[in-house]
Amino acid sequence: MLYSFAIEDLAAQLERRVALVSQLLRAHAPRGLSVGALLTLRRLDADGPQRVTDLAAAELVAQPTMTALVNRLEQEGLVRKTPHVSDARAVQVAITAIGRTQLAELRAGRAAVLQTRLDRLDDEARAALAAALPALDRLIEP
Amino acid sequence: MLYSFAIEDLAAQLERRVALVSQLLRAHAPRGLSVGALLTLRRLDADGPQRVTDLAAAELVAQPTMTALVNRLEQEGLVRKTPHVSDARAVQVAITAIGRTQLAELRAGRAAVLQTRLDRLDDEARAALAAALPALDRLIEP
DNA sequence: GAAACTGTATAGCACGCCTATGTATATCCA
DNA sequence: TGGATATACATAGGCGTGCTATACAGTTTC
Repeated sequence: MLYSFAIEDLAAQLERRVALVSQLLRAHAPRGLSVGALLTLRRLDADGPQRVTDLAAAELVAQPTMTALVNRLEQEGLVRKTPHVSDARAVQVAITAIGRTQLAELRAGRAAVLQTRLDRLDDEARAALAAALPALDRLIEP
Repeated sequence: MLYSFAIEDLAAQLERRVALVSQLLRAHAPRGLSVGALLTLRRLDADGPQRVTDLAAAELVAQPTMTALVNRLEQEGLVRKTPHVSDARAVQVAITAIGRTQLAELRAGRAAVLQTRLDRLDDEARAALAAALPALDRLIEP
């Protein structure tokens, strides 16, 4: 059973579940910020202040998309833009304390959606999901 | 190791990977239709013709959202709208042959993104992902 | 020092989501 | 049976999220 998937079939099966879980989260998690905003805030939190172009590259969006997102986040006080120290063209984007709070709430809200569903699973299913996390990390890395 | 996750931690860890895989797919899969369109086409393919409101409910979006999506899909020839047989207010939405072709291409394109990454994994990691599929299904079911 | 490159902002567009509203049809109940 | 209520979909308006193209200022290269 475990080895019955061809790689391309595994890819399709996985893609499908990811799409469905995403849909679930979109629909049921508290609405606040988008996934893109969440991922961006999390990156700023984890990696520290960065330029717009670096954020755009890391989050796999076009620069103007990131400019717009950063501006919105700034308006909501979740990030702060400051002139870059050594490049007059650039700005440095940093998460604020409010941003950190919001990030934590966002993540908790989304996790809660999955948690109520995980509560219904048996230990074996949960263990299988836990065991897949390192593999998912490998899948994600560049 | 496998049992070291509290449920809420597992929820958060899983949510994060799902977000990242989604991001990856968005950025690297061929651009054509959205995830929502993909899921909707797939539902029509799997379950047969349906009303707009039923589609909206199933795909977890508001009715006007689904109306707009169906209209766009119709314009591209991917679905066909016909008057409902027994309810003059309703329309029936069905996938067309072109829609089926497009659906298959879409899915293949997205799966290919994951496949190239799965190719880099060892058998153990792939097995872990395969083993997690039934648990993901359980997570997704209503 | 000029050309080429880089960083960000701005413009314009389409799509994807929402809520609110309008119109037609169907159902319910006195 | 007829009026009240509910349902199905379309339309309107708004905002966010993505893109490409372009503009302008600053930096690097030769």
